[in-house]
Amino acid sequence: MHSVPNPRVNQLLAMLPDEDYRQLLPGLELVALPLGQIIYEPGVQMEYVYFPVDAIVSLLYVMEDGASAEIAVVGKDGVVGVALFMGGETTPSQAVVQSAGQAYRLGARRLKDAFRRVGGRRQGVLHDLLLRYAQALLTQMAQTAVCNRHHTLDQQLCRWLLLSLDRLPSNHLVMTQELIANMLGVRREGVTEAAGKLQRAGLIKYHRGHITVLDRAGLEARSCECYAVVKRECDRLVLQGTSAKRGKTGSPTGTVRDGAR
Amino acid sequence: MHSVPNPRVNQLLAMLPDEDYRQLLPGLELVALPLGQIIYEPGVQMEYVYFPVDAIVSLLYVMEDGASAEIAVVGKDGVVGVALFMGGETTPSQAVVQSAGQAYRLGARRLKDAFRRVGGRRQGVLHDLLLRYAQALLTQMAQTAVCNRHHTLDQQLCRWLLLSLDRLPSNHLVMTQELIANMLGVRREGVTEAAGKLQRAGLIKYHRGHITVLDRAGLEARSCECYAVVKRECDRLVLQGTSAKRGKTGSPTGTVRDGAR
DNA sequence: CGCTGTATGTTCGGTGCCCCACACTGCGTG
DNA sequence: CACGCAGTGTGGGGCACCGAACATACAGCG
Repeated sequence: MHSVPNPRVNQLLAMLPDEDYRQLLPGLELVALPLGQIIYEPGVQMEYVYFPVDAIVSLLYVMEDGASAEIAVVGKDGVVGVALFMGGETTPSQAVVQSAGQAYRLGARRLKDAFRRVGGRRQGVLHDLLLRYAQALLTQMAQTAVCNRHHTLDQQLCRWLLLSLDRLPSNHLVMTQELIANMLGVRREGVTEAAGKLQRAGLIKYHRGHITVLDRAGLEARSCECYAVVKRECDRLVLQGTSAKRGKTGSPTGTVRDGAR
Repeated sequence: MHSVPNPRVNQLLAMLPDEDYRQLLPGLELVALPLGQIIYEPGVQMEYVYFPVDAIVSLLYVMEDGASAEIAVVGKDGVVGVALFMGGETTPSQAVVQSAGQAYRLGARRLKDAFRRVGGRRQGVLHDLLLRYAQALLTQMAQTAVCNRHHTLDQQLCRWLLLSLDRLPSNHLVMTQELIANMLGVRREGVTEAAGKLQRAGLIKYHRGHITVLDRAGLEARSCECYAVVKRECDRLVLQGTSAKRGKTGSPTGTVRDGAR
């Protein structure tokens, strides 16, 4: 249960060449991230970046009137706290643990040193990797904006479940409908209805805060194109380095459907 | 009319120390950006980055069914083509000239060289500046997502007008309601109605594709908090370097109202 | 075993925006 | 000057989601 996981379960750490990884290793510290923990608050200086292993962290903006909306989600595919190496130090948004788990954290000082280190044989591999991840995050936020504008709650719920699923080790997530509603920025009742449809269709099964995904392909078919776009871009930017494509949209890369509508 | 503008009207170029600026100067090329010109297409390798002088460029995502939504707007405050230095080379979104004007462009190769150049006396000023701008863009996208989720078309129109206004030299913009609708991802009729309200309230005056803002403060009062957040964050990140604040939300910096609701 | 709180299900009126259709009006052009 | 069209105004019907209130059911705990 509480065994020590390999830091390189995190995809960013996994992508580092051994040499760069070994330089980082002494600074990495395993921490538990319980559900609901706030990793950073808007406007407050961050002390660490977090490389999740099996936890999921939501970046969300809380408005003056208390309403909230998720703008991106980070799991083993990325790192929480990009503002530290982007140079802003803080953001107007908040980071909250959406699914409990573990992460490796790295002190701000150590991160920045490693980020800026250009010397040595290798030419800022970590630097480039983190920037590509930041671009993936940019894409995710953009797509969230589009999705919020144009797509139905049903579609958005599918997208959200898939994004979460991709970042978890199993097909089971611990998550009440109330929490999902907060993330999506909708009413709880709306989620109840949308989730009910999915359950009746046999795609998921849920019970008092536990959701099990039964038919992943079915979710993909019901989801909007947003999930596919984000997934493809994440894979391209983080897992494959750059590989710029020529020609509109290029060919799909992920495990995602393309023709479905 | 077509005189040669100072590149340093662009705020990013203006923030560079003289030495860094002079190194960039030979590569800068003045180009006209006519309304509607597409600066880059989704998935296609970019050749240049653009530093707008008085043009405004919209980053927007066009969906499979042709519907679109603006995810950020770039003017003299920034640069079009962050994917070039972020390392992704391409993005799933499109960049379109929303308001005609001029920009200085810089070849991809030269930009990347300057971005990576760490040697010399100065330590990557351009590098840090561009990354801080990228974070500002991140914030703008996040806020667009929030705004799309929670705010009315009336509020969003105000936000949009203000964002455009900040990037223009006068209080007059050339823009049909049809175009605005495309940017906001809503129906043209919706914009007609919202704009009508603003005109009846005496905040703006418009006629056949020409909009004049009469009461800027009034727009700010009717807008949602999203405009203020984006504005403050842009100023903080680009104009002031970092200056991390401690404590929630910090003190407002921009020219924006804070108490209004 | 009953109490209590959390999680989920259901209903109803209201509203913001969509879709569709059409009417009006300046302005430029032949 | 008539025509055409781009830009704008208006209306009806519909749908998705909101807000609020309430019903049910399961889980843990004393």
